[in-house]
Amino acid sequence: MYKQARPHQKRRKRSGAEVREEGLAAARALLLDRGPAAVTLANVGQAIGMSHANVLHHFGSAAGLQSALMESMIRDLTDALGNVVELMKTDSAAPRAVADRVFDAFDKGGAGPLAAWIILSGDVEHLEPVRAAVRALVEAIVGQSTDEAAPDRVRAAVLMMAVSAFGDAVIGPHVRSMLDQPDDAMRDLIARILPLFLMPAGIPPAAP
Amino acid sequence: MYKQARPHQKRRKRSGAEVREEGLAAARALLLDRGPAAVTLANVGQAIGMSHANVLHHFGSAAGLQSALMESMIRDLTDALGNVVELMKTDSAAPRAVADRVFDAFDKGGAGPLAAWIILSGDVEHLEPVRAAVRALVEAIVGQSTDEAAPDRVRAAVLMMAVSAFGDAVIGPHVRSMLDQPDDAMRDLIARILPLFLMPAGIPPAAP
DNA sequence: AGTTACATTGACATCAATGTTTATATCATG
DNA sequence: CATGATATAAACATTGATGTCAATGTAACT
Repeated sequence: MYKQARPHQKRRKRSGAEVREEGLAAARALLLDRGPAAVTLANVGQAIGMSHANVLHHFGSAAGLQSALMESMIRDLTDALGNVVELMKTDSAAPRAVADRVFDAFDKGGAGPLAAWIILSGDVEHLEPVRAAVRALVEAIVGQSTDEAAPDRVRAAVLMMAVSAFGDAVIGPHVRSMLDQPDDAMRDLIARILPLFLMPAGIPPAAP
Repeated sequence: MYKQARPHQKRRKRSGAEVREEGLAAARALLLDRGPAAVTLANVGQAIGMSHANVLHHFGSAAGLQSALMESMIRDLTDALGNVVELMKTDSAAPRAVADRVFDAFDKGGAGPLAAWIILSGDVEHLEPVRAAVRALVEAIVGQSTDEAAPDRVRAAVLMMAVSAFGDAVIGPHVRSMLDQPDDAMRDLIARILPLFLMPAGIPPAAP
């Protein structure tokens, strides 16, 4: 039925956990460098020096690989947002420091493009862990405030930060280039706007 | 060499322009409903009732179809931004009206997901027409202002609006859901922040 | 009506990605 | 050292997307 395979030689054996780890790192690099279409079993296998059949063996299926990649990168994002919560528990949480960490959470590790990929492909269930992370962030900022009526404005502030940081990570470089703005323009703006949300008076309502 | 094809029946003939138009509309719907991977010759052909070979004939190649789709949708985006410029030329350009039109430019027609697709796939040259559009928007807003030193702050304001509107179009619905915010939360915030950019004093600098 | 231009299709070819099967290599453990 | 578990790879099969080709239908124009 099948031809007899000829003997293989000098192949090193990695544990399943190692393969998954290396495979996910390679898949992430492929996603960020060459786009979602480049995240294939064969490409990942070539990147870490093994056959695509073996990658398949360790991830179960191509969808399993993609799903594991999304999970892994979303975990990095929620971890990074958790770090912002830690920062908020210190005494001096300067607005720029908060903005920087939120923006880094979407920039570093490619969380911005990842989230865009998840949404475009329709696998939005992978975004679910982010819900708890942003809510924890709200709680942390509210905890820092002495203002009773703060929660409403804090939720708005977190919405603003998250949407801006995501947008900046994906389309920011292009729009900043179009407008001759420096690399940290969005971070700077958010850092300057943030205190306005947290003032008891809040931002002035829209004029009618 | 090839089998003799049996006679075809009752097929209606559309002009090349018509096919391209219908094909692009179908491709857009596929992109927005089912993601970039669903934009295939066969899917587009089925959607408009013709063979994939004919779709190929009218668009030259699969890449040609995708390229035409990007061009078409980017043109809609720049047209929509042009409408904002027109609005700015009227006497009363309320901040909320400006924000609404910019956000609609990214929401309607799916420009947000489209831009994300373009960036993820690396075909950023298709974003080029947007450069002129955002710069025209800057000029229009500067023209409305009597403030001499306005241009710097206006560019920052347009950056803020564009990045926010893009982010809101793509990830906005999900983040708003996580934070129990209404559908127009981002538009409202931007509309309220916008006047701060245009005041001669500008937004307070970040605290050290 | 005849001709011409081109829209349209079915059949075929090709390629890339996925998945299956079978066999072999490597390692840990007794 | 034998043995079991499993990591690994080659070969094969399958599917979907793209592209080519030859032939035919359709409409406009003379």
